[in-house]
Amino acid sequence: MIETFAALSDPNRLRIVSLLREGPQPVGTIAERLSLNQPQASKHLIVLKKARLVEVEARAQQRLYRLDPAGLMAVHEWLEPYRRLWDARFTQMDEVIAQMVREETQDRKE
Amino acid sequence: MIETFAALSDPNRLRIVSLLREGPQPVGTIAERLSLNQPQASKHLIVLKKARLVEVEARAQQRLYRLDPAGLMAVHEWLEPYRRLWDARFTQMDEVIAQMVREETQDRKE
DNA sequence: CAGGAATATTCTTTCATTGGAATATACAAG
DNA sequence: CTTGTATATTCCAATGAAAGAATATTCCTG
Repeated sequence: MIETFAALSDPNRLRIVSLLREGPQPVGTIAERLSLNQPQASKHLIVLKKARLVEVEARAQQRLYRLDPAGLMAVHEWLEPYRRLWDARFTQMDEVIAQMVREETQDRKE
Repeated sequence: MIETFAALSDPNRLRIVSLLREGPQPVGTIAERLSLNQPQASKHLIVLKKARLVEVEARAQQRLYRLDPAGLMAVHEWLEPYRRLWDARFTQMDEVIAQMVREETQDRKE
């Protein structure tokens, strides 16, 4: 998880991830569109790959990078226990549970 | 966004955020429970506060830190454009759209 | 198998981050 | 207004990440 967040905490890597929403791209295109030197692009992509945020497909001497759901899903799942902090659905659920507790308490008195 | 991910890319800060799921805690307790020196705990908490991942309430000489929904919600929203990569609901929606496109094409032929 | 194209790796320098130790600040109690 | 408690701040050393330049690797083409 730390590796994932670390990968996402660099401006250029965040731009790469965002760019790849358009679809798979070779390293050269990524470098060009983001005004990066080719070695920097390669290095950033490798960091993203280790974090499972991108995956790569070899096409001849090209490397086609695309988004990898695994890393992004990991972020989603990490967020899960915190979702109740802002998600209205959990507030409703909490109320339902509170009501059940009240009813349970009521049962005991009877 | 980068500040948020950077804040979450440190092991001890991640442990602090996780610990605060139990509820608000003063700095001393956080430091003790995570075996951190008090200054380190303070420093990490300040980083988390700048990223709006925690908020603080002063109670006498104590500082009560709690989770701040803002930073976590920011992560949730950043994730939004990527959700279709793994969320089955988007797959269904994509199918519905594909069907609509097919029907539209059909209309043109008639 | 020589040449060229696309990408990866290595090396170096620079800059930011982390932890530890010491110290400073804020506040409550007496 | 002094003391004790809780937290923040500063300084320093060590570690790690990022960019740039140069070079190496891989693979297609002829």
